[in-house]
Amino acid sequence: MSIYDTLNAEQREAVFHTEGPLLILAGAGSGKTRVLTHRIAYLIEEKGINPWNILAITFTNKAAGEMRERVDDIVGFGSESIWVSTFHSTCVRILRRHIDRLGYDNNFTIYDSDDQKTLMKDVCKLLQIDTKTYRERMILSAISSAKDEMVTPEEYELNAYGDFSKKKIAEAYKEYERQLKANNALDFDDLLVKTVQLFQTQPEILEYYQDRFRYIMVDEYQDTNTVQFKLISLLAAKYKNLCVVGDDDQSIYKFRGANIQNILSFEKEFEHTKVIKLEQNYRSTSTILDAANAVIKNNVGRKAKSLWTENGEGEKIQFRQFDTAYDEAEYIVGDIRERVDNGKAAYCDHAVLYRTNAQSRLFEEKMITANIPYKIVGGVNFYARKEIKDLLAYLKTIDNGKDDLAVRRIINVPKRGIGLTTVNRITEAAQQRGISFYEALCSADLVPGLGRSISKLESFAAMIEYFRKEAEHLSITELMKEILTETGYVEELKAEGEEEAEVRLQNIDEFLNKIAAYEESCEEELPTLSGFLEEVALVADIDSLDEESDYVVLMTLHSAKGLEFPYVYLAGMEDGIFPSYMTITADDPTELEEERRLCYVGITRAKKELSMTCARRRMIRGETQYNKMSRFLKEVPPQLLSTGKIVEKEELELPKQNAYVQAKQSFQAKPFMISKPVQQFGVKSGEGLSYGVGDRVRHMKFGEGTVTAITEGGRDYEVSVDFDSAGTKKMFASFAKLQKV
DNA sequence: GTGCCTGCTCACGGG
DNA sequence: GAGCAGGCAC
Repeated sequence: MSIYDTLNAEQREAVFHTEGPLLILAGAGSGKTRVLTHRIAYLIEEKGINPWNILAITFTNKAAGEMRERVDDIVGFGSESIWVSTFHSTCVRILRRHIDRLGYDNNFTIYDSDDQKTLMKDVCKLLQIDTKTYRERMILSAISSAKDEMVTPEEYELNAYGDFSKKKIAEAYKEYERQLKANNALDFDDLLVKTVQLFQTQPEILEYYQDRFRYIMVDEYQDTNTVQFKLISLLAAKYKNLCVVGDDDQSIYKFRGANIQNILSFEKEFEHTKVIKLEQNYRSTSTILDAANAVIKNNVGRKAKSLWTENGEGEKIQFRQFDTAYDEAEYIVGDIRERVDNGKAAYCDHAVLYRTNAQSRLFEEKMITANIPYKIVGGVNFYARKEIKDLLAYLKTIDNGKDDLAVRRIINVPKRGIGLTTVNRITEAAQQRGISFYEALCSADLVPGLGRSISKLESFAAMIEYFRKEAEHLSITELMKEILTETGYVEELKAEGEEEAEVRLQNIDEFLNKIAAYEESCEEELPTLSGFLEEVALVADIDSLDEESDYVVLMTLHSAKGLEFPYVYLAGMEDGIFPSYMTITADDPTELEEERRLCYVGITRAKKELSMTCARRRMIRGETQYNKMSRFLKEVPPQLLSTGKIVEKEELELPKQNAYVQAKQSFQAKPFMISKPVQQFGVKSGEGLSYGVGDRVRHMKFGEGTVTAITEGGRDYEVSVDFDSAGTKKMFASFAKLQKV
C-alpha cells in the first residue's frame, strides 16, 4: 500500500504525469493541493529528482505556508530545499542576487502602496499635475495595469498618441520610474517585471534558473496575469516540465490583471499539453455543492464542469435576514458560542467571511463581548501603522541611503527642528546635482539658504552614520533598541502618556518580537537587515494561521480562497455590499460575473454547514444604507435553505416574557419573514433583569463591579459596569451573564 | 517651525 | 467614521 493508493484515478494520473506540460482543471475541493504535494513526493521518491530542482508557486503567503507544511509532512528528507513561495518572493530572491545587472543595487527597497502614493505625490508636484483631476491612485492603478501587461513608459506614451489624459499618465509613469530607480526601489509590480527583464536580457542567468527549476508547479493558475505568465513561460521554456492547476470558476483577481486567456494560451504556448479534469469534490456536503453549482451556472463565460460528491446531503443552508448589521453579528457570534458550548465544534472550526475588510469591526466587537477567541486575517497591515513605518524607515535609511522616501520620513521624527522649508531646499539641491537626498544632506554646507539648520542636519547625519557602524556588529534587535533610545522615540511616546501612545508602545514591543522571530527563523542563513526588510515588505501577516491555537477566523472572501472550514458564515449578503455597488452599476457585465465567482468561492469553503446572512440596514462610511438581499441569495434553490424557527404571529403578541429570554430568543433566531421590529415589544429599560443601576454584579472575566447604566440596545440590554479592577465596560446583558452579588 | 482645526476623501480585493 | 492634507494662528 503506497501513499498514492488513496488518490482517485484522475488524481493519480496527474501525479504520475511528470514530464512535459500539464494543465489540471481542478474544481473546488477536488483535492488539488493533495495532488500537488503527492506529485512532489512522487518526483523525489519515485523519479529520483533532486528536491533542489523543484519550484512550487502560489499566490498568497498563506497558501505557500500551507503547501510548505504539507510538503514537509509528506516528503520528509530534503523537503527544505524545494522552493515553495509566492510569485513575489520568488522574484525577490532572484533579484537580490542579480538585479545589479539591470543597474540597481542588490539591496533595493520594496515600496508598499503607501510609499507608492507618497512618491506619486512628489511626481505630480514636480510635473505640475493637478491631483484633483488626476488622482494619485488613478495614475498608480493605470501604471500598475501597464506593468501587468509589461508596457514600458515609452510604449505607453506611444499608445497615448492624441489622448491627453493618457499622455499625462505617460509623463507621470516615466518620472515615477525615474524616481523609483533613483531611490533604488521597486514597487510590487516591478518585482515581476524586472525579473522578466532580467531573464530576457541576461540569457546565462535565465539558463541557470531553467536548469535549477526543472520541475515547476503553479497553483491558482487562473489568477495569473500576463507578466506572471511570461515569467513561468521563460523558466519552463527549456525543459517544459510545467504543471499548472486552476479553476476558471474561481478566478477572482481580474482587477489586478488576471487573465483567463492564460489557460487557453497555455495549450498554445506549450504544445502537447496534457489536460486532466478533477471533478470529484471531497470537501462539502451535496447541499453546499448544489448551492454553489446553482449560483455559478448563472455565469455565461465559463467552461462546462460538473462537480459531484459522494458526501451525504448534510444540513440545509441557514439563511437569516436581520434589521441591522449589529443583529447580524450578534446572531453569528451567538450561533458560534452555542455550537462550541454544546461541544459540537471548536472555535477554529468556524470562519466568518465578508466582502470588505471594513465589515470585520462589528464582528470583532461582538467576539470580544462574547469572550470568543478570534483572529482577523488581513485588514490593516501591522506594518502599515505609523510608528512601525517610522521605525522601518530608520532601518531602511541605514540599509539603503538612496531611499529618499525613508530618509524624508524620519528626518524630523522625533522632532528635531528640521522643517518643511529645509527639507524642500535639500530636495531641490539633490535634484539639481543628481544625487540622493541623503547625500545632499550630508553636504548641507553646499546647499544655499539653510542657515541655522545646518548643525541640526549634521547631527542627524552623524547619528545615521553611527547607526550604520553599529549595524555592522549588532544584531537587528540590538540595533533597533539602540535606535529607540538614541533617537528618543520611545521617550517621546512615554511623555505623551495618552492611551494612543500606549497602544503605539505596545506595537513597538510587538515589532521587536517580530524582529527576534525573524532572527530565530534564519537558521543557516545569516539574518540580515535587508532580509528582514524584505520579509516585512512581502508578508502581510507574518504569523500565518497556526493550527495549535483555537480561534474563530475572520477574513475577506478573497483571503479565504484555498482554505476550508467545517462551519462557514457568509455575512453581508446584500446588493451593494456583495455584489458590490461598483459592479452592479458597472457597464461591464463580466464584473458581476467575477463577483459571482467570488460567491462561489465563499460557498465552497464550507465542509459541513453554511450560513448566509444579511441586514436591512447598516452603517457604511458613517451613513446608514438600506440594502436588499443579495441577488446571489436568490440564485440558491429555496429547497436548500432553512430560515430557522419561524415565530408565529400569536407568539409575537404573547404577553411580555422575561426580557432576558426575549432578548436571547430574538437574536438567536430572527427569521426574515418577521417584518415587525422586535424593539416594538414595549419592554421598558431594565425590566426583567435581575439587577439594576447601582447594584453590585459579578462577571466571569472582569470580576466584581457596580452597574452604572442600563440602556436598551436594539435586541438586548446594554449594561455599563464600573469594574473594580478592569475599569468601565459596556456589555450586552445576554452575553455578559452578570450575577447580582 | 509647530500645533490645532477643518474639510475632504476614502473603501473592493492582495503581494 | 477615520485618517490625512491644507490652512491658519502662535
